[in-house]
Amino acid sequence: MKIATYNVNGISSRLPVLLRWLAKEQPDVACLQELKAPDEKFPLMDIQLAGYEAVWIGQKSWNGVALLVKGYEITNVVKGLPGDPADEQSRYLEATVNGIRICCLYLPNGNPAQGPKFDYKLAWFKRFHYRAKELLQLKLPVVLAGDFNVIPAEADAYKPERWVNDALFRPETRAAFEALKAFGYTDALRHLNPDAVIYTYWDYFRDAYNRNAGLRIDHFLLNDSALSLLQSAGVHTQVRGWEKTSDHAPVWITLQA
DNA sequence: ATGTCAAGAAAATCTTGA
Repeated sequence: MKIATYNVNGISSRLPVLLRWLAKEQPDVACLQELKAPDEKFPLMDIQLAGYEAVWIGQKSWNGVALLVKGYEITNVVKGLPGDPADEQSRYLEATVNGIRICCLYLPNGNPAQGPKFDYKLAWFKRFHYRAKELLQLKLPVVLAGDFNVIPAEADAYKPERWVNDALFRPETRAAFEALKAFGYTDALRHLNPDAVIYTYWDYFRDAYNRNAGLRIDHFLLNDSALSLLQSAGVHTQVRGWEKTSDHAPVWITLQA
């Protein structure tokens, strides 16, 4: 079973790239982030013609996440990260697919660090910690997938010294990511490739992709049950080089399931 | 600091967020 996560950076403007990627790679599950479109603008017809069913939560202009699934039922859907009914940002979806609990998340960027946006990021992380712990009580494989907006370590940035004061790399942010690992979640890509240079995002500025000036900020975190099923993982790097593409590339894992 | 994208407001460029 192949599960992918892809920050599409606007599903309307990236639809051709999304459909091209789905046709080429045929993931069983695709977690999408940054739809940047309200619910009613979700291109369900095109997604279904590509062979997928979907659940999504949209939002005008910003955020928005979706779960695309081919060939399996989507059950027990949770829309929105539990814990704050006042939070109106569409950043979180959960569902069970083929017996696996899959969370699609778009963590807040948080810049500029120090300020209300950074506070929101840390508060969101705290709520996510609570939910991630709850999920460990389920007797299911759990996969946390998405754009975490976290550079976990120096090895995950082309020039880490440039990011020391950025919300993606601040000590508070890295500590919050480390806390998830301490609860019992494993960073799948780093687990299988301890020493590799792996990037999932390249800035549109200054020809970053062609210089491979990237960051690793899209992640798969697996509980022990999911980790025992893990077969392989990677990044569809070439998609970042396509015309009218997102600034992120799709990331994928395969599970023996 | 640099300078790329796309959407929205509003009416051609400017602002915003990433």
